[in-house]
Amino acid sequence: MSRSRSISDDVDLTSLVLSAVAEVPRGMVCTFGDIAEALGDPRAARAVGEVLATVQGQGLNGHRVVYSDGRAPDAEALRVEGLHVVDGRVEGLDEVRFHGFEVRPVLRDLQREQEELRLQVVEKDGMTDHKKVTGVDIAYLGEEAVAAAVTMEAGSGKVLEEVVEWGRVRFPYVPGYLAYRELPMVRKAVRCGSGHVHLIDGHGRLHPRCFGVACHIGVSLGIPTVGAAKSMLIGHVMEGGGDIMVDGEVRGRMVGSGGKPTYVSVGHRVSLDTACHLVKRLILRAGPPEPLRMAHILATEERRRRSRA
DNA sequence: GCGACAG
DNA sequence: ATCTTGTCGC
Repeated sequence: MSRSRSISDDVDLTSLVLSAVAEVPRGMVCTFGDIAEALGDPRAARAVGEVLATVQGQGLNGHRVVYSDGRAPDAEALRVEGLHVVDGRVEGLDEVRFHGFEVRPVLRDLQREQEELRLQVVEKDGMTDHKKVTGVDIAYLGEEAVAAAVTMEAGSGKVLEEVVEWGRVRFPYVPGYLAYRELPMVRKAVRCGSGHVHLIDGHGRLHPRCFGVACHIGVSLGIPTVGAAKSMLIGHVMEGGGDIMVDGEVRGRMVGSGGKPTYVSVGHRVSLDTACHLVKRLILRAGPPEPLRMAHILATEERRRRSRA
């Protein structure tokens, strides 16, 4: 059972955001998008804001990061540094905008890694133990996270094993890079040597680079995985059978009628048909398939217990 | 300006 | 994902 690791497994994006922000000199500013771009992907702009919002006021240069229209979260702090701020907006933004970031564009590297690893995805059914199914989910409490893995007997629905693992997460949620946030925690909770299917709370091949978190977990841990997400990231659902198309190609399928559909896509070593049959069979009540529902409850309950301790 | 953005 | 009160519905 391969448990391959790569250098990108434990990227501390939170620290990289802060070091990028620290590069902005006194008297200058940049936008949330500028930081994101410096880190390699403008789609991380919201994550930059999230990081700054949670660590504000620790001697950083967070006040030097503004919105793209010049609005400043902390206008007074910028005025002190000699900037012209009118109505909460930085005047002549482009003249005082910092461009010389030297931080590593780590998201570009991760993107390249996804493009390489996607070649290892196996989209066909293989030698799989269909007697068991595991659902994996994670709950968060600030930088702390708890991963839960619930293994059920496929036929009876009997719970065979429950695993809970705590850890620290230093990679904010960025659309398209969920695996880099969750993989370190999943590694802790998923036991090795299991050849049965693992249901993952997120997409597999239904991803901009065809390598969502379900694929990443499957390839990294060498286990069969299925992506089972609650909402879409990319693609369009076809009127008829619920096939989800991207670039004229079937990349996933909407399963479970009603208001709470599950968007299924191949993770690793399972065909889309088999994945959909499995998920359909495991949806007992409306909503997520049973193992995922139970993993979610377990993780959420575990978090609640810690937050009250 | 509007829509989109897994968890 | 998390923040959060009462409330509408089967």
